[in-house]
Amino acid sequence: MVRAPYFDKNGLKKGAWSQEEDDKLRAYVLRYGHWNWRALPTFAGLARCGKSCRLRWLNYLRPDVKHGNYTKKEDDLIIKLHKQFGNKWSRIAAELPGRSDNDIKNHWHTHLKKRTEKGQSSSRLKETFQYEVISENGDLKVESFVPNTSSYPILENSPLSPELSSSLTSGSILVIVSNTSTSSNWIAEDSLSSFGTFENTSGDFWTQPFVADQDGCKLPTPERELVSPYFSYYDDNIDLFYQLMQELPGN
DNA sequence: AACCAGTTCAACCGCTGGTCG
DNA sequence: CCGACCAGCGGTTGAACTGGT
Repeated sequence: MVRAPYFDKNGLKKGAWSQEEDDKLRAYVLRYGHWNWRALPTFAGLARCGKSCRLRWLNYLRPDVKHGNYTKKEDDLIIKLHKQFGNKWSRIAAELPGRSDNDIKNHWHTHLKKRTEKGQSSSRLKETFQYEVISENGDLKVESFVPNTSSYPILENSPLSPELSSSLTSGSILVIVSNTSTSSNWIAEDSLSSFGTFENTSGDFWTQPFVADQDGCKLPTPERELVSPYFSYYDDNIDLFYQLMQELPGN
């Protein structure tokens, strides 16, 4: 996913870094530090410009740098800081140890920006919900629903569980779930599309906790308890859908 | 299987501000 | 004060990857 290596007219190498180059740069900086980025490549035996070396070190080779697997807490913090500072990525990165400004910038544009642009759809559900069901013969039916437990969170892009999908009346489509207290309907689009695509999603989604990542990064119990209930975990959300289905007409 | 469009992210580029002679 | 040099920052690019048809 990177540019192919090539040499520019000055004989400087550009594009993707090789393992050998990484090793040279890492070894040099760890041993001597980056006293002068411009001069560093010459001393480190690299055919790169200092700028490129600096970027590679800061974004990739630094010992404490983390990649991917952003936690919910980090996402929320980035969103909050972006509201506060705008596109000041280095300022935002300063609040997230181990994250480079470039990484945060990419993460913002590929994940978080869309999330915030979807409106404040992460706002909590109130106590009453409304949904529309289109039956096989095309009839539209509007129903209300009051969950046993108030304020369940639903995350964006949460595919519905197999249990929920299968418990729908054959041929019927759940179109909208709206918050009748605030007149906002906010599950609509994502949930609808999720209905159609659920079969294609991996079963891992339902068995893997949201906080789990490849590094086995799981929040310890005390920290989990501090997380806002409105940014809860998928397994919590499933309960709401189970309950929704229990209370749908015909069940 | 092949193609296409959308997504992701490492790396590049140009600009800005700080420092020094 | 001014110009040169440098590090750092943020926007953009482009190739690999992914998912849909």
